[in-house]
Amino acid sequence: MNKPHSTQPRTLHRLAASDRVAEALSLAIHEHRLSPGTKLGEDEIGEVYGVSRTIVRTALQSLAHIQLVEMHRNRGAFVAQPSQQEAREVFEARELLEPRTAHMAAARATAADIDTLRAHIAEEHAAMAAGDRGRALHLSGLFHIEIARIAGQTTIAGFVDELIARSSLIIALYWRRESALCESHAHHDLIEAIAGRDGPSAEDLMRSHLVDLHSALDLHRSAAPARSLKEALQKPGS
Amino acid sequence: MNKPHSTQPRTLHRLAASDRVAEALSLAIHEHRLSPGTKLGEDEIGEVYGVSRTIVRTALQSLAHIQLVEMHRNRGAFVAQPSQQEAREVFEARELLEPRTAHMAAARATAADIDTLRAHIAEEHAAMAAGDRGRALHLSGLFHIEIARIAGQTTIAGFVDELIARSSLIIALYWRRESALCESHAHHDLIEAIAGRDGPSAEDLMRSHLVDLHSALDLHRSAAPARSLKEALQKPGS
DNA sequence: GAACACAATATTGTATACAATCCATTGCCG
DNA sequence: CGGCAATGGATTGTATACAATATTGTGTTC
Repeated sequence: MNKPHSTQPRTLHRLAASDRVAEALSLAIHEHRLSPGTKLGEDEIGEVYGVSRTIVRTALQSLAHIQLVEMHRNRGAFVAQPSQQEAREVFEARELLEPRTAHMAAARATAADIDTLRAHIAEEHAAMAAGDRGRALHLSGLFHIEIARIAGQTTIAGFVDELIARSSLIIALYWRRESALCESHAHHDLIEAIAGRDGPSAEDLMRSHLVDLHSALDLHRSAAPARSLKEALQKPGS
Repeated sequence: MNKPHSTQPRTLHRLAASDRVAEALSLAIHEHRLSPGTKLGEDEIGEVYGVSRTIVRTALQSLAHIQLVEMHRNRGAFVAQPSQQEAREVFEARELLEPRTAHMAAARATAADIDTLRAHIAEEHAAMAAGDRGRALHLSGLFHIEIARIAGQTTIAGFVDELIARSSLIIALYWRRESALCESHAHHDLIEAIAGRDGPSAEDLMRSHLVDLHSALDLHRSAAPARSLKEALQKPGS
């Protein structure tokens, strides 16, 4: 499978092949083109991206580590299906971490950072206007990650990264149709607070934004998606 | 060691070979038998544990993800050497997460949990008395992880797990000899607060304990350990 | 016709072989 | 003698082959 050489000049640190595959899979999950529970066969993925199972396996393990996919021994990899309990924990963790990072971001953001954030929002609006809800959701997540990055806490930013990824799955599973996706407004206010160097406001805005998101999820009904068929098909009463 | 998670599959699977190797390496790092910067050759490790490079590679990738080892493309894996900046970030993250988990743990701990914690302390004392400083350090870390587990936040517990692991490296690199290792006292007080269901006290005790640890590190001197030989041997002035 | 046992198939787990890359030594030339 | 380039060895990156395991299909028995 020798791919023709691209026009790319020799870069000293070419991206590892497994990272490319992991990135592509991650994007597909974030944009809800892959649904929770979907089987991710190694041969199949390898064929798509023109790499061997070795690479695919590495990519899947990487995604499994951030809990975007679940790997079951001798059974394969599946797009993860966070339980309601896990969903609650993810949002509790976000509510603990992100308000603080927003505060720090307000203290450290440069003009260029603000521009980046505004560009994110613009892209998000454009995607939404184009009806590409998956892409809008993905960009919305990137917005949060960008804030953590601006805060200069790469460790916490890594955690936020993982939490955002899982949130995407959670939204795919538990989003209530009734509640509209009106985050753009919250994001806009957040940018203004950060641009205005108003740490406390940024912190409060982030907190309430996350609480809004959390409350727009349906984590109480017993309509939890089943982890296994056996679990799914059993009568609740019996 | 990691206890099996709540979502145990219906079949009791043998531990994967790569997990065994990763666990062994992790333990060696935690107990300071492997120093930061040590090269981890794949063939060498494979020979030690009687497995092929495939397994070793998986284990190393797993450890790289929690930043216990650094992998450099085409150069191999090394025990990670957190910079002073990274060290600060790790402890800032711990100071953000762990006091809260201590609070929650106080609210949820069962009698059995308290016993487990006391057993941890006893083992830690025993190891220290036996002069096994590495093992004592490891057990001290497990104590913190156990508290996060008791708090019932498996997601945050996972983060704490990673932070503890990195802390072990940080202590290996930046611990000031002058300051004595007097944590046992802090851990003891923490247990009492948790046993007494005193959440606020547990939170405060955890916070001050972490601040103590943090301040016992030497994160200001420019004696940062070099990441590479080249960097180490260059004259500072030139 | 239903339930079970067994065989066939497909998929994952692991080992090994080969290719690519880096590092060190060595030899050459200034 | 010092710096630079070519070359050899060692190590990692990737592909493939084989082994182990789960799942599915089929036949037999009651």
